[in-house]
Amino acid sequence: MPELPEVEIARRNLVRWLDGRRVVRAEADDTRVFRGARRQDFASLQGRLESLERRGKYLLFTFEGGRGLMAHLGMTGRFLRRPEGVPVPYSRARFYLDSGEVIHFADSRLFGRMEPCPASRLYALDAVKELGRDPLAEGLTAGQLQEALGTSRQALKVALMDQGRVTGLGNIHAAEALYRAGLHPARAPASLSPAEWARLADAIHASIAFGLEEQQGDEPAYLEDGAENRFLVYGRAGTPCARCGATVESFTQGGRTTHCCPQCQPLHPARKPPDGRRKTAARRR
DNA sequence: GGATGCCTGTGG
DNA sequence: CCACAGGCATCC
Repeated sequence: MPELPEVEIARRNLVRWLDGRRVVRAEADDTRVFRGARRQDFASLQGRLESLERRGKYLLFTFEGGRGLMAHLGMTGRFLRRPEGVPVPYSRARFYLDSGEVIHFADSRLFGRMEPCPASRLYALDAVKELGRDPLAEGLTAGQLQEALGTSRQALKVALMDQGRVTGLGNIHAAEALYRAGLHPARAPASLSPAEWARLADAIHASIAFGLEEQQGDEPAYLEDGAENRFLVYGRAGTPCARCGATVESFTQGGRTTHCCPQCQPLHPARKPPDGRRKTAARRR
């Protein structure tokens, strides 16, 4: 389920865990995670980590000797550090460190993906080379955002989640950014004003910053049960919007559930600020 | 554009 | 029990 902030936290954790250490053994189980890739090459990922970059939701490892690894967490993937001998549920691949620790790639649903390849070819992988701008790694101005999304004929939220336009936003942070920007998820991208593009760019950075703050720490929090919902609209259908009190709606877009406040995110922006209360077609599930 | 499949876990 | 889950690919 991880989106850009969660993957970025995973990256920072991995960099810290591997700093000054060496991978003495790497092993990967025979699972769908490797798809068509050469799973046996995973074992050659040894020694020092030279760099670990993130593009969108992809992690790109470079180990000494020019060995590379592309990793994607899918919905339920995560990297965990444990002392050797501690069993990890759904561990699919492991790095054994000279410190006696083990870094596991655990993934219950197997939607995650790994592909070992020469480090020089990481950015040439199909999945990676087609990614759009990364708001955190590369920056994202209002103009760049408009350039990336403005030509889309999809609904605004669907376009935001198109990794080939802007990369890193998933269902939650797309919804959160649109709420922060006061833009309805079903708006047509071509209809946005310059001021709206600017608000959306700011909102994307704010949502990512919030996510980074929330997800800090060695143990990924996004899969823990019992965690309270800290998002502004995501998962809040049927409850009052914190800003205006209107009932948060949910509906389906592109096969995913979208949440928004019909009052704060008008589908048809008023020319002047609305002064009465409007009728909202709240759809609840 | 939309629907479906991939997997397993969890919550209503 | 069923519906749904923060992703992605593939099909029409």
